[in-house]
Amino acid sequence: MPDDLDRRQSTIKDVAELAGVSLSTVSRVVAGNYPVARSTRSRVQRAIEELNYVANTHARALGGGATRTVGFIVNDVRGPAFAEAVHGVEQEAARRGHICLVATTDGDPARELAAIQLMREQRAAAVFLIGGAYDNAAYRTRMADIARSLDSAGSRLVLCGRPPLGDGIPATVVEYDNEGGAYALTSFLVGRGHRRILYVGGHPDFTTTAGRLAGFRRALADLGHPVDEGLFELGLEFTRASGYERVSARLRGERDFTAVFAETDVVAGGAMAAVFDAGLSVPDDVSIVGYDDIPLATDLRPGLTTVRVPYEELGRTAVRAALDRPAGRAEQHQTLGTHVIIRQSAERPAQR
Amino acid sequence: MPDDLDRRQSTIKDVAELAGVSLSTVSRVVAGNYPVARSTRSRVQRAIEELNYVANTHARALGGGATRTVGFIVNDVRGPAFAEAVHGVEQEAARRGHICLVATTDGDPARELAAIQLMREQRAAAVFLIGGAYDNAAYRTRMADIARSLDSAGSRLVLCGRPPLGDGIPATVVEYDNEGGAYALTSFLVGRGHRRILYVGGHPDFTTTAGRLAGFRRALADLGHPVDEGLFELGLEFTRASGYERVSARLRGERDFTAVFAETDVVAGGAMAAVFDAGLSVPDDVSIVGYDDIPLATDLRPGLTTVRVPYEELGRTAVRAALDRPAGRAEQHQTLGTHVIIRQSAERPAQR
DNA sequence: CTCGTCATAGAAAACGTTGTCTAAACGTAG
DNA sequence: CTACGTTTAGACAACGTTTTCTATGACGAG
Repeated sequence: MPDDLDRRQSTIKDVAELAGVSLSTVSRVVAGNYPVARSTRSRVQRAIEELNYVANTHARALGGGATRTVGFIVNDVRGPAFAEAVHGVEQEAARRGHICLVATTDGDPARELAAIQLMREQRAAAVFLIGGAYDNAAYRTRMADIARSLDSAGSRLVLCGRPPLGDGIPATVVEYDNEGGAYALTSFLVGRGHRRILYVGGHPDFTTTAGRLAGFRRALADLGHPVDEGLFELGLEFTRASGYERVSARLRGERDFTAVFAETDVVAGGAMAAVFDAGLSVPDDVSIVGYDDIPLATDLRPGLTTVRVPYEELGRTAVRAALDRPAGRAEQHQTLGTHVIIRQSAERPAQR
Repeated sequence: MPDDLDRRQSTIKDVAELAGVSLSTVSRVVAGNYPVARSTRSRVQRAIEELNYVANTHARALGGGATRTVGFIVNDVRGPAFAEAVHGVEQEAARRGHICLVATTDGDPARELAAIQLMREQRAAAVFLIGGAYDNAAYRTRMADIARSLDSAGSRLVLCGRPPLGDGIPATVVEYDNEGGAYALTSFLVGRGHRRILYVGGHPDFTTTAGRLAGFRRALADLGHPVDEGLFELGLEFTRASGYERVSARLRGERDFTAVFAETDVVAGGAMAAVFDAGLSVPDDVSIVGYDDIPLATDLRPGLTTVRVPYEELGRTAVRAALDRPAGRAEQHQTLGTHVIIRQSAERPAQR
């Protein structure tokens, strides 16, 4: 007689004994992939019910091979944009009967590596890296190694919202058009009559910053306006506080710009507060635009003109691409479109 | 010679063969819990490096029993408040070398059940349910069953931000003081001179709503003010749009309130927009307060007076309580404090 | 009546680890 | 020189499934 007090899940063996059948039969009832007599089946089902049996994934994974688990790795789950992407991944994975492992890194490459290791141990079917990265030689070789490791284990590296690694690296890449969005948004500002635009963003090595910055510069160049290298505030963390500080500092001197291009909506929120606290008006004195179109953009007053990024779609697409990928192809790459959302935070500059 | 093209992770056996030692020795080098001669160890380590070996968690879990995995289940990862809690859980779990499984339910009890089943299959060391729930008899028996199932399998049900299930149910509960926060916030409004306060919130069966509503009512009662049953807008989804609609509708009639108690900051954001769009001012014409103190509360103008809820701490505390719990205790329960954060959205009502 | 053919059920071998038990060297104390 | 630790390493049985492969009745056709 088994001791009810000892802590363990009941196993297929317990079920088999209670139902008076063999292990195989129970397994077949659970899987439903083999004929089992009606009476036997119901007897087994009763036993399963009674013992509250659930199969042990680990035992299953050991035999079978294919694991219905995917992992995703993100800097910080609290970022509203990342949260959307995570949601997309989770939804689409769940639809395919996969369960998700999460890990956060706070942007630390060492923790990212450790997280990938953990997911390799878990034999995840795919590993999603969500969000930008600091791009340099070390990063590229590291990622290439990871991509090959995962590939040779039958898994898959998926880059979500960051650029591809190069030819021959077995990875799935789904990014969105950072440069195009920034180009369109900058063109919008120029069209409204702005010539001196303060760009407030991250470190130029960060892939997201690199893309948005490139679009900004290209738009000014195409439209025949010089770029004033003094009008860049770079190297920020993407926080409200950073945006507030940098813009406040700029406003304490002579105000030599009519618009602020904030690299994310969160930063734009800080920038807007800085303009207000300097006793100025948005958009009459200073126009402000952001990027990402998170819910905050709607709640700010005036509403924030920004670039819509389909983060949830990004997550969904990445899962589809990675899990339904045809056997042959090593590299995969697609880019999702972005577009400007016009609200009230950017208008024509007041005449001086 | 192994075929480099077939997709599989190398195993401990491959490493053992390459290093010319037994399986046991490799296992010991990896675990580091048993003496291995220096020369042997380095030979094994080289082989591990060479083959890019990582242990198979599933095989490990099968033997050992204890899994370093926890699961958490949440309505929606995109909610800023939930995201904080998730972050707390993830951080604290990672510190203990645990990895997290996520599932989202969109508030559907059936999906919640399915998610718990999956986590039971994964032999998660604990399962965290984050956020409120619709409380009724079915819910309680369901939860009690789940709690006992998990407990008897050596796992643990953890309720995070919802009330305890009752005596004798083996579960860990970490909640925060919904009622106290609402009491304090209501008292604040009354102290500022408000007598007619519109309460805008969820369904009264939802545990979060129940708590906040109770605090609201108790404060009015204690301060000797009658509760006008006409001043409740209940049954909302917790979205900006719901808040906007309900408050807009109220403002189209005679304005018979001087303040709005919004049950969450997100709803408060919608309420504030509704007041503005009606051509009125916050706080001069209508004061508004929220609940949760998410980042949005800072970004709104005027800044939102609200109740600070320590969501991240909630997550951390829950992990600590669940994972470090002493062997004996079946029930655990603690409540975290909340406090009012005063910003600019609630002031004295204008004299009529 | 006998011989396939079904339908159903059991036996047993994987799967990749860990841990326990055993064994072989090699020193060293008596 | 023997006896006995010590150190190090191997063999092997779990762990809980799935998946062949094999076995047993029952039943219909010849």
